[in-house]
This record gives sequence, C-alpha cells and structure tokens, in this order.
Amino acid sequence: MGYMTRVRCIVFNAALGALDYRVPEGMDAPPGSVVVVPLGPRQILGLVWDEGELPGDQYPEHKLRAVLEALPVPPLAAPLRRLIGWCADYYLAPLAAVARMALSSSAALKGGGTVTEYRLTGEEPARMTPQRLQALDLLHGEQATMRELAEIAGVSEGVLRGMLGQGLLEPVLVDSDRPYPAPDPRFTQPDLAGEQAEAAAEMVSAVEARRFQPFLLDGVTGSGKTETYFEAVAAALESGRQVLVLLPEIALTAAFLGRFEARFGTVPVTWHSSLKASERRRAWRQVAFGGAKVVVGARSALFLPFADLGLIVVDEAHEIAFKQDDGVRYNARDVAVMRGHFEGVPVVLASATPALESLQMADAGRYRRLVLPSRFGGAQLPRIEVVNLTEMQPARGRWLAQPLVEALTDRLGKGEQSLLFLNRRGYAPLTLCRHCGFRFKCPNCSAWLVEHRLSQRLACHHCGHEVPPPPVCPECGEPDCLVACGPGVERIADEVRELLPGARVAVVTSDTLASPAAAAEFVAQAEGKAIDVIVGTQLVTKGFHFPELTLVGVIDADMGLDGGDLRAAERTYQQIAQVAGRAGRGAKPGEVLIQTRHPKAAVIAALASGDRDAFYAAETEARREAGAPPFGRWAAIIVSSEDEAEARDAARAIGGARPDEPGVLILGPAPAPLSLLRGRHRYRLLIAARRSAEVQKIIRAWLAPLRMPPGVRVAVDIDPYSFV
DNA sequence: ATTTTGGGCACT
DNA sequence: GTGCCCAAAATT
Repeated sequence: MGYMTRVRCIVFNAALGALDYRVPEGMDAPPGSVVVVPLGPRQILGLVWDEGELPGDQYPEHKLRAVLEALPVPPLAAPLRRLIGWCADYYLAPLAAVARMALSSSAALKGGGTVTEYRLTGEEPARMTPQRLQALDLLHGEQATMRELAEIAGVSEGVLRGMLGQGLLEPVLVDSDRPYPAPDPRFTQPDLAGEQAEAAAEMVSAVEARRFQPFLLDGVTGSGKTETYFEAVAAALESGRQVLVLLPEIALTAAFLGRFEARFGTVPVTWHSSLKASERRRAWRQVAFGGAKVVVGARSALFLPFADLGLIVVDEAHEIAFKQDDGVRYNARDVAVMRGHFEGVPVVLASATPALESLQMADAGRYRRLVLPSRFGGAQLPRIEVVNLTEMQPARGRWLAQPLVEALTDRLGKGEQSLLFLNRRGYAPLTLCRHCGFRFKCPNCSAWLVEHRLSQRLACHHCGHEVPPPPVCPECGEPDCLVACGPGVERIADEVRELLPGARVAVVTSDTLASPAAAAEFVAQAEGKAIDVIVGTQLVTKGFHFPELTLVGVIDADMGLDGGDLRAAERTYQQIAQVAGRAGRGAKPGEVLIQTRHPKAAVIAALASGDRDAFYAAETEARREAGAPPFGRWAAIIVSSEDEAEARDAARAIGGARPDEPGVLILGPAPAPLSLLRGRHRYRLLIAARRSAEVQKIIRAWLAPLRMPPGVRVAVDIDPYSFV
C-alpha cells in the first residue's frame, strides 16, 4: 500500500482514549478538525489531535478505518487544544469529556442554516386596507422574519402573508448564523478618576502588547471595576480582537448587559446553559468565525473556540460558583488564567473580595495587582454595625431583631430601599410533626425537605425531589400538626410584610430569578422604586447597583460558619462584604446591620471594623499552618454507588491501596458529609499534599490498577471547594 | 459507553 | 444442536 495519512482522534467516548484513523484521499483533516469516525457499527464524533501528543501503540495500518467526514467548522486552534489537554491532565478527566465542552453545540458543527426573512418591495398595493397601510408605514426599511415583522407592524401574520401574495413583500434568504452587531469601543467615552485611569492604562497596554498577563483588579464594592476593565475591552475591540467576560451567575448578566450597552452601544453575545439550540448554534459559530466580538457567559463559555481572542475577564472572580462540581470538576477562574497563558492574552480577575489564592498569587508577583481603594463618584462605604442576637433575641418564630426592625421602618418612611440577606431559599429548611416528631426527609439524599410556600412544595435542594405538603402527618396520621422550623427568605419576607404592612417586598432567589428575563424585570422594578424591601439569597449580594438602596440587613451571619469547611470564614467574609457593598452606592450613605450570635468572631470583627487586610492576614496564616491551599495541594476522591455496602467496600479497597509518599497525607475513607446524594451512597478520601508533590501523578498511579465493580463511580476532585 | 463474542448451562 | 443469560472483550 502506498502513502496514507493517519490521524489520531479523541473519540467522544469517555471510556476510550485516542484511536487512529485513515484520512481518505481528498479530505483535509489537520489537528483540531472535528470529524465523524466509525466506531464498531456506529458513527461518533471525533477531534483530530496533535501528532505525537498522545501515547499509544501504532495500530496496524491495514486495519485502520477511514474518517467518514470532516465537519464544516474551523479546526480548534492550538491554544484551545493545549487548554483541553491541560484540563484533562490537571483535573484527571478523560480528554473526550473536556473536548466535549469545547464542542458544546452539536447543531453548530453541522454547518450553517438559513432562515427566510421578508422586506417591502416598494410596490403599490392594488387594494389598500387599514392594516396594510399601517404595515407599509411601519415596515419601511425593516427586514425580519414574518413573526418579527408582524410584531413591528402591529398586525397579524395573516395580513403580511396577504401582502406577500400581492407582491408587496419579498422573501430574502439570510444566514441564520449571521454575525452579531459589533460593539463600538468609542460609543461613549468613560469618565475615569485617577486610580481607575491608571489601572485601565495598565490593562490596556497589556492588551495592546498581546501578552499573557494576569491582573488582580482589587477594588472595593462600588469602585467602578466594571467601567475600568471596559477600557481593556475597548482596547481589544480597537485591535479587532475578541473578548470573553465570565460571570458566576446567569442572573448577573441582566445587570451587566445594561452597563455594557451604555458603554459600547450594543449588548454583547451571551452564553449560558439555558440558551435555545438555535441561539447556541449561532453564538458558537460566530465565536469561531469571529463575528461575535464580546461574549459574556457562565463558566462553560471558557471553552468556546474563539477565532482571535484578545482578553479574558473573570468578574466576581472569588465566587465559588466558578467551580464546577460534577463532570469535569474544573475551576473556571484557574482555567481562565491557563487559557490566557496559552492564547498569550491578559486575564483580568476582578473582585472586591478576592480569593485568598488570588491574593497569594499577587503577593508572589505572579499576578499584577491593581487596587481601586475608593468608591466611584465620591460615594462613601457604608457604616457597618453588629447586632448581638444573644442580647436582642427576636421573639420565637421571628428573625428580625429590634434594631433591624427600626432601621427598616425608618427607610420605608424615607422612601429608601432595604435589602435583607439570608442564604436560604424557601420558607423553612425543616418541617416536622408536632405530634410524633416525624421530619420530612429526602428519599434520595441525606437532607431535609425545604418548604417552599410560594410553589406549595416540599423540595430537596440537592436532587430536585418534590412533594406537595400533605394535610396529615405521613407517620402518625395526625391532621394539622406540621410545623415549619427555621427561617428561609420567604418566611423573612412574610415577617417584613407583617411588621411593615405597606411595604412592597420582593423575594429574590434562583427560584424567582430563573431566567435572564425575570432578572431584567427585577432590575427594572428595583430601579423604578417599585420595591421597598428585597429579601434575597447570595444571588443579590453582587452585581446589582441600586442608588436608592441604603440599608442592608444580614439575618444570620453565623450560618456559613458551621460545617467546618476550609473556606467557611473566607466565604462568610466575602458574602457579607459583598452584600454590604449594595448599600449606599448613590448619593445617600448606606448602613449595614449584621445579626450574629458571635460578635467577637474574627470574621464579624473584621467586617465591623472594615479591616480586610487583618482578616486576610490571619486567614492566610491559618492556612499556611494547616498546609491548606494555596500552601498545600488538596484533592478528594469520591466513591459512590447506589448500594451502600458496595460503595463502602470500594472506598476501602481504594484506601487499602493508598500510596505511601513523602509529604502526602491521605485521610479516609469516611462517609461524605452528604452521605446519600441523588440516590448514591458516597464515601470520600482526602489527599493533603505539600505544594511540591505531584498530586495528579500520584492519584493516577494509585487508581489506574484498581478494578471497580460496575455501578461504582470514582470521581477525583482536584482543589475541591465543596466538602459535601 | 455500546456492541459483539463466547462460555456455560438447561433443554430438546 | 439451540436458545438464553451473563461476563468479558473489543471498538482504530
């Protein structure tokens, strides 16, 4: 046999590594190409990988099967391929699983589509009707689909179809995946103050130099971080390159879009899990072809195939939502820095309360730290006061202490807005029977069912299991005996309505702000002063800018502190500092009341005194002594099975095979704190290693020879955040 | 992961 | 020999 082109493909099957295929005559399939290959009797997606990058035996040439098709999308560029390889290696994930995240729109891979739009021909109508007159008037210069035109003209589609028949409208075939309107870097000129201008100039120069440079944009809440990094975005746009902005929550995009449009004249392209297939296809293709200039998205946007990336921004970079906790367990903040490294572009991590890891990197000189120490436009940081709940205990079944009630009453009287923060969705976290003590528990998870009064459900927040509240106790059959225990945001909202009968109260959680549209509506209402009191979870702690909001109440500052997880204190500090930052962003000064049973705790004291540096210094020292990240490397192995004994035995087998490495401490196995999750029993081992240890290599060597029974899953979590 | 295969076993 | 079940092997 003569000359033959052989390619190594990552096939989209997590259990298989890379397989070799033959490229048929006349087909071009360079590295990065997305191909369809035969696998047994099936056809499967594959990604052509780099020559010599993957180990493996040389499969005999005569047995190679041919690539069936190279799909009509640009090959994934080398920097993205390196990112995929790095992620698979670092997070111990199958290459196919990481590659899948880059090819996240199956429709986009099949090529572009067309859609028929219509426009006026300019013909005079043979017969005029009032509807036709209106359409002719309003549709002048418009071109859109029938549905959109009907909307614009305010007539039914039937009228337009009639006009099409009369030759008044003509069809135009357009690309359904056409480019997006380009943001204009000069649409408005920002008004940046000294520190902001300096920070912006540094970022701009890195963008213009096209070099990798991580920045930690460390600015107090309300300091104008967004407006400052917008200058770096503008610089990338000026040079014709693309920008990726990562946000931790979809709910934050609504607020972001408005600010972006004000600066650049058009909204950016959005990317998140709830896009429709057609929107996803268009976004993916235009990212790949360069017709999407700025993408704002959730962490999954990190793997989009940018044609010419010039800048990455991670906003609210401290947020734990950037950590993916199933599938490929990556941390988007860290992967963003790696992508910037491979692409050779600057990465901006923006936060008012940076993660300790990020501050450490800045101190070590790896990240360039840009500080914005004061609020924009002369606004003052809010006054923070601690309400000691041990001295001012609210009545049984109440959660607002007297000082907070008085402050709320005062703001309502002045027509100013208040925000109450409690990181607990629903009405009450536990429901029990007064008669027999029965507690409602999730059948699939070791967790209580949370009462949601708005939706009339008892719900598990881990697996989605829901039941309507029964009229009688399921255990003892007693009627009218079920009582709600503890507070959730819905219950706090009820308490506010009772205390302040005239107040307009809004509950803001992921339940009530499920879509970007709902989020936009909430923002509009709050800005329009149609809401007096917002009661919300961590969803309202960041991103929102309501000038009339002058009071923030933290219902229970101690809630995040129990559980004993590594980052409990840091996270509590971040959440409360962030929510406090919502107060007094306009002309009027803000006030924050923090309810706590531990007013002397270091976190609370630091918040009250505003001494962030002291808190971070103490926290850093504690981590250093414990050998915890960022001073040590941690990893978790989670073993799960639907069968409790099987999970335990498998975990013990893994524990029994533990390696003995210097500087590596292996704890467990022990039942995971959430020992039953979505019907699976879970055991966990924890690996605590010193910084120099090659944790991934050790775990790989440890687990590779072990054979697990079917039904047992072994997941490795590098740099775990969640300790459940 | 999914599909194919092949061995063991009961039954005819 | 045939059919059936299940585990093991193969998939390029």
